[in-house]
Amino acid sequence: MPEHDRHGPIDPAAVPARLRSLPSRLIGRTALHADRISHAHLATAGATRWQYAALVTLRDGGPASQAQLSDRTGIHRSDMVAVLAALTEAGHVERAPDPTDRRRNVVTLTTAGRTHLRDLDRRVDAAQTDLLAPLTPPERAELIRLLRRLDDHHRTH
Amino acid sequence: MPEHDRHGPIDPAAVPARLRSLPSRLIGRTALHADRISHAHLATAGATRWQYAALVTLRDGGPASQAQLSDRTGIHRSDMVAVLAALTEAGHVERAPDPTDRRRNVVTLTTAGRTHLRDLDRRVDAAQTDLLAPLTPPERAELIRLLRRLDDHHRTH
DNA sequence: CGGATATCAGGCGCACTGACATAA
DNA sequence: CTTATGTCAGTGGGCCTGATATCC
Repeated sequence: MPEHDRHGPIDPAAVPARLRSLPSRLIGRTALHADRISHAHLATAGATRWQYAALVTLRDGGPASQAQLSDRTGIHRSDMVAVLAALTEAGHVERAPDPTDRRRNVVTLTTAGRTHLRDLDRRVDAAQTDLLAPLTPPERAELIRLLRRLDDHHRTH
Repeated sequence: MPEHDRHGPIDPAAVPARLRSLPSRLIGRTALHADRISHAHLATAGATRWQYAALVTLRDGGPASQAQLSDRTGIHRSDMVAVLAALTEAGHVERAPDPTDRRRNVVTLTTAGRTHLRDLDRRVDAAQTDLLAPLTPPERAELIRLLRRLDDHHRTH
């Protein structure tokens, strides 16, 4: 999909240099590409990025409450309910009230969910490969390192 | 502003390693930080990122039609009209029908707009400084280089 | 005619806010 | 009483589609 219908020929040189090298703009544009690629790979399996994040978190940390999942994934707790509703309906996750704290739901990964997640892992890996295609392996590692530094810094203000 | 209200203490280690190093996720999170910082710096001057992009493009390339501005900034044609309406009302830009092609508007930067833009330049620079604070100068250059490679590659599919 | 331009109405997904009932 | 949890309704900005009137 093109960004939108072009009128004349695409002329990247027409973009002002000030804009072309502006880090915040570059990061935003790259995020757009990354989102489109990730979405394309996951959508054909009927999954979303948020569903994937929740499933990985359950596999990694075991059963958890919705609030815990929210903290670990960064998905807002008011959005988590729809994510888990979809995963529950697909049978990839089970929601049961926590007997020790009746406010909470204990969310558990099902065996079907675990199998599904293995497929999603492959798709997400393929998306990263597409996204980082123009970079060499050391460049990919360096990019990840720099982005983690930025995220770690701004996550804690 | 925190991501959203936290329930327990923030525990970064609770985020699965698979998620923490996933490039597409890292880029998305960094873009979120970048957007927030840019918005914070521009909003106090009553400006938006799109307005800034349009103004810079006019300064750099001279008077242009809305379609040309759209191509050079990446802002969609249908969004450009509101951007230019705001800039026109603020007196930073003038819109006049093109005598040589009456479908077009010729958009021109006013002197007031040029002055305003110099203020925005400083604000945008400050935003980049905030955003890239945890990186050394060579690291910043490397990040920009890598992101431009990704954007150049995916811009042309 | 086909194609480009400016404009408007609206959709969609994401991140978020505010409110609420329930329970600790 | 205060706090945490799950849920729902709604907001706002970003990116996009579709349609229309106008003009080349």
